[in-house]
Amino acid sequence: MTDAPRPEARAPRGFNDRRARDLAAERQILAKVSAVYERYGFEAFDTGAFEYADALGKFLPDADRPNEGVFALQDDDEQWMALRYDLTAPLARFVAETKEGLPKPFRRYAFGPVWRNEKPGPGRFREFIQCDADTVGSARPEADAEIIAMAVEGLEAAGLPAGSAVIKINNRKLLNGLLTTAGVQNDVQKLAVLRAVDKLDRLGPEGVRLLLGEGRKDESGDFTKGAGLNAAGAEAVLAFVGAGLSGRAETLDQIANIIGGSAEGDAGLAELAAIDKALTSLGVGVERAAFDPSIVRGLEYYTGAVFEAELLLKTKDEKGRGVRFGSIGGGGRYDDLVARFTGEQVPATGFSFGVSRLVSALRAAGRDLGDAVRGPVVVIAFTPDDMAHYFSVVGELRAAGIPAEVYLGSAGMKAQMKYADRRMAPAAIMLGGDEIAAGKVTIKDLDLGRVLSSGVADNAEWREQRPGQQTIDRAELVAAVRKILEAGQ
RNA sequence: GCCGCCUUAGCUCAGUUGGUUAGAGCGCUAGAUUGUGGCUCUAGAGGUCCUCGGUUCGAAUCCGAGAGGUGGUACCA
Repeated sequence: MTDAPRPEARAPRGFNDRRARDLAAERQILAKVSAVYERYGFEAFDTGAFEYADALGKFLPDADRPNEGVFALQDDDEQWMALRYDLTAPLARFVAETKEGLPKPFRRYAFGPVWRNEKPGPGRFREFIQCDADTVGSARPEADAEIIAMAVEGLEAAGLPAGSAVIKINNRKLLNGLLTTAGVQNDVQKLAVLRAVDKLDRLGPEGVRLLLGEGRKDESGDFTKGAGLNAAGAEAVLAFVGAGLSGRAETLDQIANIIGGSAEGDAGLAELAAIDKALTSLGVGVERAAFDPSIVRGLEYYTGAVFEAELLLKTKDEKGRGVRFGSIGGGGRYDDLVARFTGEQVPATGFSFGVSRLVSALRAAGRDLGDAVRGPVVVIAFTPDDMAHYFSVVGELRAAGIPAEVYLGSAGMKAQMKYADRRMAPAAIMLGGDEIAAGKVTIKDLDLGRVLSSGVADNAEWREQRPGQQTIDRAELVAAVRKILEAGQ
């Protein structure tokens, strides 16, 4: 032994270990969503985990803070590389790189881990699985509509029942038109107004009014400086974000009354009208996709339509209080992203959601998702001398498509039964000297035993009964195990 | 990033006006039961009392700094 300090066994913060239960849920969601996306004509396309840092966009590592926002390292040619923080930026790089050879519009979907180097919190990690779909090379509003329709259907396929989530849609051009109407002068004020609007669902109209004007002090005493709009401007903004409780066409009419006339606003209205029409013909009603003028999303990024998937299911925390889960995904039109590389504008639109976030949303809503991960049938190992017999049993079961294993630890039989129980094995198989000599095998139905044992208080009786246990001819093994598995369905 | 609160066993937590050997429940390991998962009983393992520094005869306890967690706020491509 040396005096070297022992390493502390812990995962870096913000990184998760995921066991079978979570992985099963994730895979199930991804399989279902992929099937929907492929049905819409989207092809699978993935990129590597690393990109050159300058390709990722605004968070460029510099010499002082190379890891701001992203995980970055220097390649042996001194170039900065960074782990991707989403799936969209790498796609833009790929499209710019291969634009000659790509059939356009290019429709693709992808899922995989992304990494963000920032402070983790509850439900917020530094590595998480994202699922993303994009159409690159179409400026048509119908491309947005199709992404929205697909998102709706994908989330439903993933396990969100109809009516439990809604896609809320807005258009950045409307917001820009609104800013003109409200008399916003510069970019600083513009950002402040958009941030204020974004908080409508949390702070309510009064909170937003304060943020639009002088500013607002929150419960912790922290003061957030306001946008400094005059009263008329603030009213216009509030009237705008207050629209959108009715049907899609009605919402557009209301908005037109407030901001109609500005060129950009009118363009946004026309796009939303086209999206409405396409959604209707795709069979997506207002209960699944609605216009909501208060949706903002990322400020620097989106150029046209923006969408956000909001969970409507009532969820509760462990104390039984209602919790609003809020956004489970979002997206929009980003026409400038490829132009960063080529100088040539390539219109694009997409939607992405966090897979583990969706899993926890479904769980919070009381949906079972891979909750009962069954273990294999466990063959009890009595003595090393009979290993050959044990392995012939698992071989038979595996050949029949039944997950099975020989217990390979060193514990006694009692511990082996406990092991089988804890792994949620459907059955344990006992092949001791007696059975081998008689050409028999003993099968214990662990599920049945679980049920029967609740009615037995006395231990001697419990042992006597051997609940759920049967000894049969060796040749009937597979059939008997199958029967147990079917009963457990 | 900024502000508040918290940190004692694998988990949930108790404790001490600063005083020998730091506790409980659950969980874990094993025995009662030499071939049987539950129940019951019994025993055992498991702790740098977050870290470093200070005050003190003496610190898990008081003070300071840091780390981690958490709630709010900011940001969220």
